[in-house]
Amino acid sequence: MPTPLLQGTLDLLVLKTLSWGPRHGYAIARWLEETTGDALQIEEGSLYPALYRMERKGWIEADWGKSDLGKRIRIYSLTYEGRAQLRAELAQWKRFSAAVASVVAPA
Amino acid sequence: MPTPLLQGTLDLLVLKTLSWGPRHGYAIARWLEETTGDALQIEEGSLYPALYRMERKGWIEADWGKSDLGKRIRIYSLTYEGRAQLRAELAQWKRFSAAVASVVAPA
DNA sequence: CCCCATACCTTGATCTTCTAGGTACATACC
DNA sequence: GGTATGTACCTAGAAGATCAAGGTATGGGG
Repeated sequence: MPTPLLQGTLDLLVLKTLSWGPRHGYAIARWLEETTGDALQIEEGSLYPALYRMERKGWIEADWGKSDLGKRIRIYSLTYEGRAQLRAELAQWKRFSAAVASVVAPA
Repeated sequence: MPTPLLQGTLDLLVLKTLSWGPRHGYAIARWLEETTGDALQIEEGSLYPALYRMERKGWIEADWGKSDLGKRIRIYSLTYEGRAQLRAELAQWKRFSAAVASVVAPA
């Protein structure tokens, strides 16, 4: 059974991934799945629209390039605004997950 | 600035709230906001549809009653299926939040 | 030659949440 | 009597994101 991503979390995950350096879409998905031990499945139908969204908002920017295998790839990197956005979403996630934790596992 | 709820989390929060005993809708919202120190705002336009949804699915059931103030209230309680659902959503939340944590705060 | 993995893209459906209203009543206050 | 506030429930429509399910193209291995 696939676990659907929680709405709004994908942006945070992608921004954080790109904070380690530029990557192309497919690689972002693979890296996230690997890092989370396949706990998260990044659907391409969610990823690519998310990338366009974030590019439109100025959080990331893209360039065409070539992969090691000689395939054309679209390399995304974090902008200055993207780093600010990452900080904001990180703070928001901490706040939110702490709130949920306080409900599901009360002290 | 209101923090929008992450999709799918409201069900978990409501189920967990009801695991402490029956409550009516308005009280569920107040209790959640209080417990989380107002970090989460439970909009009525989200809450009531969620309650109907969960009732339709058989996770909760409702009875009409009267509040201390003499107002008609709809008291919700967890069903057997609701407890199973709570366990499932709890496990899923732990899995998911751990996955996000592994991305945003790598070891 | 065929298959698989890489790599990108798009459309439409689905589902939730939120916005922004609304009703009703009880209490408190002037 | 009139008004404001808090309780308590309800609803329609908009907005937004994710997902399912397709599609294209190419390079390497067998």
